[in-house]
Amino acid sequence: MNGNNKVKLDDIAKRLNVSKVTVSKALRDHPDISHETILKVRETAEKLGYIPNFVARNLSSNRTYTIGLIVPKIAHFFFAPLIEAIYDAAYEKEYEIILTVSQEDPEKEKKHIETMLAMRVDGILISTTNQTKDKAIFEKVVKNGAKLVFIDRVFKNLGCSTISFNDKEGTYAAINQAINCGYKKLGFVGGNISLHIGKDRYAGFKKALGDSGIEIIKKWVHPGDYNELTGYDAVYKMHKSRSLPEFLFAVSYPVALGILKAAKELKITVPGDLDLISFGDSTFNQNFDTAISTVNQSTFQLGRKAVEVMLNEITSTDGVKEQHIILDTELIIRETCNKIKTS
Amino acid sequence: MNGNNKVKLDDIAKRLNVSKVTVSKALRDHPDISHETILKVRETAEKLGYIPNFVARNLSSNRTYTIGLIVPKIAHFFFAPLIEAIYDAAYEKEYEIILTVSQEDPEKEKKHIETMLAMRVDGILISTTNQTKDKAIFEKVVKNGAKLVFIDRVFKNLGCSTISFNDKEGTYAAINQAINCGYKKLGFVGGNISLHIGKDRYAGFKKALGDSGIEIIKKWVHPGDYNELTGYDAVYKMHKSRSLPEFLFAVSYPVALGILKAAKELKITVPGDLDLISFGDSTFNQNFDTAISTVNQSTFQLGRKAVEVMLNEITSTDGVKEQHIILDTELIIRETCNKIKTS
DNA sequence: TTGAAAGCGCTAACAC
DNA sequence: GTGTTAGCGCTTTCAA
Repeated sequence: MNGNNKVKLDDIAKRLNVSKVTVSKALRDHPDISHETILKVRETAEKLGYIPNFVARNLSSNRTYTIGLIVPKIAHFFFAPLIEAIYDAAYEKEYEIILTVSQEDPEKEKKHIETMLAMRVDGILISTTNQTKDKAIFEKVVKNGAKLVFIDRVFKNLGCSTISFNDKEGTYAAINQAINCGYKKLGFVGGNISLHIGKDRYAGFKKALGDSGIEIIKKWVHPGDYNELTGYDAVYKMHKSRSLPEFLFAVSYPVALGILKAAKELKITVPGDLDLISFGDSTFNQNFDTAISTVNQSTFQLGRKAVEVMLNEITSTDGVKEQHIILDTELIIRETCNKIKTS
Repeated sequence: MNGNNKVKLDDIAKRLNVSKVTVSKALRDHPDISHETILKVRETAEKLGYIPNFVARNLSSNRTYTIGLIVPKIAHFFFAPLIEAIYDAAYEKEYEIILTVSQEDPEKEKKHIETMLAMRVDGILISTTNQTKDKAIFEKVVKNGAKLVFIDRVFKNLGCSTISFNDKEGTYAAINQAINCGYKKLGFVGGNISLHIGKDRYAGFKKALGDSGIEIIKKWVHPGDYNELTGYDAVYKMHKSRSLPEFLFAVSYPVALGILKAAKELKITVPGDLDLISFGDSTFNQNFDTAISTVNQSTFQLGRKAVEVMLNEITSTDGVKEQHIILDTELIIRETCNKIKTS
């Protein structure tokens, strides 16, 4: 009884004195088959506890109804809800998601892509590591007939669709808010330029200062990673050299958390001594005593759109042109950086 | 160029004037094949950009090296790191994880199980919804030859292995801590009894009070869900009836968050007016101004163990006996419930 | 409306 | 060490 009594199409067919082709079609509601037969087939399939073999089905139909998803991290304020949004959207369309984590390691990322190709996913949704340089692997995906769509962390010049946020404009709005609060000493923490999101957010910072005629002071600009440590270290560094700005823009929510942590340890009050806005939000944010003001990204929207674009590419018979979709962000003012000077 | 030039075993075989069986074996480092041939095969496989077809491989070998994972939620303080731990452990063993979310919906859960069976996963790791009642589907899994292992939210009487935490003892320790702080008015919030984790945590609460001769007061016991709303509502309810206890045990971390949120709104200070310990931790916890003391569960350990047990069942040729593994929890005292009375 | 034949790309078993 | 044969369970023609 432990396992190998698997029912197959033929078993159902024999019971009903029809061919397995009929059964196969009936189970898939093929228009060929009469309603009556469909019902009979369904019934005995149910009775025998038939479970289709997708492996065999996929092999002969050369389709898997499966989308690969590669992210740098799972337990993460941004990626966790994004993953969930993608799962929900795919579920509605009856596609399976094959999720995989790169752990910010380009080698792993490459291996995962190859595995997914071997699994014959119909397409791959990817948010790259922050170190990914080798683009050859991405070309391989397309060459092998799978669709490739970049999300959030994006490469725009590979002929693939991309979906991302308006990083520059979002940051611009945040910095303007800070300027309107009367700050002249502004800093920027986190983000490397090898990723669009880092480059664009910094561009927004630069533009906002430029437009207000404020100079960028190097000692207040601390590029780096997108993690907590980056924020933490930056504050310690500036504190040590006794050169804290009035305001810091955190390139990501974890960076903001790191800033907060260091500030707490160094008895720097936020927003009193040091004010703060961060790109990216977390549901946990509202539980803090002083909730950070943030540039909000809708992971829900991104997830939906990602699946939509992917399915569009998968199902369209003639080649679709690549799309580059930019999602809006929203500046949410909470308990930091909220004192506008009305002068 | 868009896709259908896929290289297969035969293509490599022809180039080298060998049979495709040789190539197949060479690619899998089969001991049959000479080292020299293996090298040659590898080289031309690489050159031709060969990508194996796992679908075909799985069909003919009747194995997928794939483990299904079903959880109620992804973006969740407990499940997100657990999922990541499972992915990491599986990656090391060269197994793929097929993740799926039930969203606490038993119907979805059932559908996912059937899909996974159809995908011919080698086994399924599951943390059930908090509503799951119908056990027939679990029997179906075993009947179909897949292994089934329960994690955290567990059914113990189905002949399947389970891995869970010592919920009762963990709670017992927490309540004792509260009693040692001198509290006599103790409450319990969240958790339903249809889940072991709810039942067992409440049992720990009950036992600790019993052992100290303290009575359980009904108005301070608020069973329910494991989410934020449960904690939030409980506090509001007790506040309204002007009957707040001195101490509350939150059955989960989100419940604690809900308690905190309500307290903040009602100007009840924690831990001053109302003290608190929660089961389950979050990395965010340390970022709070008053970090909650918690009964800590190692999702890392659970994830590792889950994969270990599963692989053991999958790979053992003769049937393995079910195991019921209980993982230790750890009481971590932070900034709540930390004033022990030394009388 | 139904079915027979062929084959998806690979691996297992056995022969050479 | 290598190759031949058969077949995994299903779907896709195409003929009836």
